[in-house]
Order: sequence, then structure tokens, then C-alpha cells
Amino acid sequence: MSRIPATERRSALAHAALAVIVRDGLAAATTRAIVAEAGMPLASFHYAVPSREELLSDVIELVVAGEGSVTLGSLDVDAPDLRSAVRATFAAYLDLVRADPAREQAMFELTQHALRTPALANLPRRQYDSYHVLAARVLAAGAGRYATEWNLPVDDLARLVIALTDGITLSWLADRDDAAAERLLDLATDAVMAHTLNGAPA
Amino acid sequence: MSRIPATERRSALAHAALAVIVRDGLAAATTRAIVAEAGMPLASFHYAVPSREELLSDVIELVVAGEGSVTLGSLDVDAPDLRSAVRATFAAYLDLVRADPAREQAMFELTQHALRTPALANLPRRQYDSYHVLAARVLAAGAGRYATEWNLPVDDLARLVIALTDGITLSWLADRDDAAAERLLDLATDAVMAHTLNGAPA
DNA sequence: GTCTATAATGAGATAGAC
DNA sequence: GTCTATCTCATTATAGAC
Repeated sequence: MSRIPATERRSALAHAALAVIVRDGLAAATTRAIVAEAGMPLASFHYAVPSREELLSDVIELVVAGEGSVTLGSLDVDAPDLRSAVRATFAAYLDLVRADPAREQAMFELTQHALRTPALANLPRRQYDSYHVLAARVLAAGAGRYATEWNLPVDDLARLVIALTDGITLSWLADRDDAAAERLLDLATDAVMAHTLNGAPA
Repeated sequence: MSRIPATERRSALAHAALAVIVRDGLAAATTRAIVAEAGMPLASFHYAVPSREELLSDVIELVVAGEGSVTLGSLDVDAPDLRSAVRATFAAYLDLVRADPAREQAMFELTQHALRTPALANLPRRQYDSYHVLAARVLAAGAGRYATEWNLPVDDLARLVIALTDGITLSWLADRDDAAAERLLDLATDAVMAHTLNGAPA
């Protein structure tokens, strides 16, 4: 494990830590588990990072930078209309959650940890800012593509989308009820589509 | 600390643990912190409870039983119409979160912990069931009071309400943006009111 | 039955050999 | 610079005095 600069090691440790947190949870992400994941000796940890808390800060930076959460590039371009595109995008997101539930759980765990840690307490704001920015971009692109407009600021609608997304995720994680989740996707779609200029009736 | 039956001690420990988790987070809820909160000597812990994990199971039972989360009895009876009542109820909930953010955070932490622990993995389902039942009851009562009907099964709408509630809570916890939260309450109200029989335009 | 005192374990962090 | 071996501390859990 020689010839690797400290900054690269630090980054490798952060990625390894995220992998451990996703697989086994935040509580299981001990320094030992992290270096084992990274294939490094234990002492490399404090050679590259001052403390475990600082590494967790790095991990949350990864998440804020979008490396942690599943991301959707844009509204489904194959959909015949905006409503279908919105529905398909919510559905695609839920599919990603279903395919890797532990990943979304890890995001929540990291957010909660940051909120409890004074030195990290400002990170969740940036994390949700990045979510909101992403949602706003997707909403704006969708309106443009289907020649529609939203009847309120896209930032407000973005916050609704992220709130719905979190709520969809948490309820599915709790009860794994696919049928109920599908019905919830319909209602989430309605909630968004109610704010097109012409009202967009179902 | 004498003459207290083991079952009462166990219950006292669970309540003390919940208090510690709310105040300092789940990671800080060590056996020492819990017995200190309960005013008991350390050895009482394993006299009343086999292990820390079993006590956490008790704590989640408290939450499922409704002792943990803030609960709203019914839709605001002073509201002039159903829309106002729904808006006021969402607002009242957000006020409770704002008054005691750590409590809602603790609920999320306990849910995530349960999902990561095989022996507790079925508890979040019951937890969310109880949320959904509560929401369904409030929705049904509200429709009755204002002589309206929901145009879909109240259980489906209840799931939307809980999803919105979780989303509202998480976004506010992350950025503490009161103004944005207020606008989100408006959109959440719209989302619910879109499903009254007559469509209930804003 | 209750609690003091003490294991036994696993954690974060470091000294010092190479 | 790198890693083996170790330190120190906090944790869960228990033994044994009263």
C-alpha cells in the first residue's frame, strides 16, 4: 500500500466509509471496518485523516456532491406528455430505492448524524439545497420539453417534489408495500401536475 | 432505589432511554447515560433488561404506541372550511416539530436503527401503520365534520398525508427555512384538497 | 433484591520499528 | 512514509458483597 499520496488515501477512505455505511449502517462504520473495506492497515487511517469525525464530514461532502444518492438526469424523454413524464420519473426514483434500499437508508442516517453533530450541522442544508436544485432543474426542463409552464416558482415546486420523494422513500422502507407505494406515486404525480398553468386535470 | 418491581424498572428505563435519545441522539444512549437519566445504578440495567438491544426494542414499542411522536387529535375545529382545517392541521404539526425538533429527529433515528437490526426490522411497519391509521382517522373525521367526501380510499390519502408530513419535517430539519416550509404547507394542503369529491378548487 | 466493584470487549488513536 | 504492535478509554455485561 505504498506510493499513494495522503489526499488520495483520504478520498479512498471516504469512499470506503460510504460503502460500509451503505452496507452495514453508520454505527458499523468503525475505523477498523473502514480500513478493511479500503484494504489499508489501520494506522493509515490517522495518517490520512485526523479523526473519524473528520472522515464522516468528508463522507457527507461526497453525498452533497451527489456521489451518494441516486440521481435522475431528467424527466423521462419517452413519455407522451408531461403527466406521464412526471409519473415515470417518480417511478424511476422508487425503482432505484427498491433496487438499493440500503443506499437511501444511509443517506438518512448521515443526515441525522450531521444534524446531531455541531461541527456538521450546516451540511444537511447544503445537502437539501443540492436536492432542491436538482429537482428544480428537472422540473424546468420538463416544462420546457412539453411546452408547459408551472404556475408557481419552480423552487417551491422543487421543495414539494423532494418532500414527496423523501416521504415515498420512508414509507416504502418502513413497510415495503409495493402496491401502496404505486398508489402513492399517483397521488404525488397529481400533486405536482396540479401546478401547471392550465391546471392539467387528470 | 428499592422496592420497585422489575417490570416497572424496565418501563422506567425505556422512558429514560427515549429522553436521552431525544436530547442527545441514539448513539449517546449508552447504558450509563440511560441509568443516569433514570437515577438508577448501572447494575439495575441488566437486572431489569437482558441487553441494551432489548431495551431499544422497548423504546420503539413506546414510539409505536404513540408515546414518542407528536400527535394531533383532530382537524382544527375552529376552521371555517375543510381546506382551512387541513392547512391548520399541517401548520399545527409543523409548529410541534419546530417546538421540539430533537423529538422528531429521534423518531427518524429509531426507525433507521430498527431497519438495520434484523430483530427489530418489523417494527417500522407497525410504526408507520399507526401513523397511517391516525391520519386516516383524522381525514375521515374532517370529511364528516365539513360534510364532504374524499374521492379515493381514505387509506391512500392517509399515506399521502404521512409522506408529506415526513417530507415537510425532513426539509425543515435540514435547512430550518420557515418561509419555505410555509409555502410547502400550502402545496401539501393543495395536494390533499385535490381529492375531495367536488375537486375543491383553491 | 440491590448495588459496588470489576471483568471482557472493542473502540479511537499513537509510538516506534522498519 | 508505512505499518505492526500497543495504549488508553469507554462500553456492555457480570460477579459477588451486603
